[in-house]
Amino acid sequence: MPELPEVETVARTIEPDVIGRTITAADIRWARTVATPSPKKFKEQVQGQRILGVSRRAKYIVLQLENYNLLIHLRMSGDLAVRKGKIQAEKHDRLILSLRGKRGEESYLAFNDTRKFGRVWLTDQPETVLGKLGPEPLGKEFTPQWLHENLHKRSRQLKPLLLDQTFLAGVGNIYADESLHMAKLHPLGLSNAVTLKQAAALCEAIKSVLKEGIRRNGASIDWVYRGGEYQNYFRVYDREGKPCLTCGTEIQKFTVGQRGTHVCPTCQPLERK
DNA sequence: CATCAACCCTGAGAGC
DNA sequence: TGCTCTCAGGGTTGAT
Repeated sequence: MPELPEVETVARTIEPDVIGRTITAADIRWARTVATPSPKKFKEQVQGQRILGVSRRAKYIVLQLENYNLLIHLRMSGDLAVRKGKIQAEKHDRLILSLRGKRGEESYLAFNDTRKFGRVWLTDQPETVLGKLGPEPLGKEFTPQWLHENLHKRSRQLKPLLLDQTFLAGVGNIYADESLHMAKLHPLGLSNAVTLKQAAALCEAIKSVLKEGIRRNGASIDWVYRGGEYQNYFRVYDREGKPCLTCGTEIQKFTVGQRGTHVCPTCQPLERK
C-alpha cells in the first residue's frame, strides 16, 4: 500500500523522466480519477503546461506546473510510470498525460490504478487539498516534545491517531504497526497516557521505520510496488502467528478502526486504568 | 470530540 | 477446473 516511503519512491523514480517536459494532452480513462476540475477544464488547463518540479507532501505527489499544481494521491493501488514512445495504454491505466521533451521526444505519464481509489487534483490553490494535513514525520517540526504535547491534546487510541492525516501526515497501516512495535506501545493505548519518554521512543520509531522504508524503496505487497523490498524487514505487519523477532512471542492480529493490526502482546503490553 | 461503519473498487486466495 | 465468498485498505462521509 502506498504510504510515505512508497510515495517518496514513486516521486523520486519519475522525477528525472518528467522534469522539463511539457504536457501536450490528457486522456482521462476513468472519469472519477480526476477529483477537480471537470474533465473538460482539466484537459484545457493541463495542456501546454511544463513540469517544473516533483515533490511529495504526505502521501501526495506534487507536480509543480507553470500555472498549477497537479496533486496525485495513489490511495490503495495507484502507481505512476513514464513510458517512452507512442501511447500504449495498459490495463488499469486511468489517466495518461502525453509529454514532449525539449527536442520533441515523445513519452507519457501513466497513472495506473487497479482499484480506482486514486485521485488527481489540478489546482492553483494546493492548500485547499493539502491544508489540513499534519506535519511531515521526517520534518523538523516533528519532535518528541511536539508529539508528546499533541498526544495530550486528545484522548484517542494511538493507532487510529497515527493514521489520522490531520494529526501526522504520511503514516499508513504498515508503518503505524511497525512504529508502535518498535516503540513498545500498544495500538489501543490512549494518546494522553503516553509519557514524554514514550513519546520520544515513538517519534524516533516513526522516523526510523519511514527512513528504512525509503531506503528499501518501499514495501511490495499485494501485487503493486514491484520495486520495493521493505516487506522482507517487517517485524509485525503480516506476521500473524509468527514469533516476535524481539522476544519470540506469537504475533497477534486484530482489528482496530477497520484496519488489520499486528502486535506482540509481550513487547507491547496494554496498560489499562 | 471520539468511535464506528458504510462506501468507493478489484483481484488474489480460500473453500467447495 | 471453476464457481462463490471473503478480504485487503486510504480516505471521506454520516450516524451515534
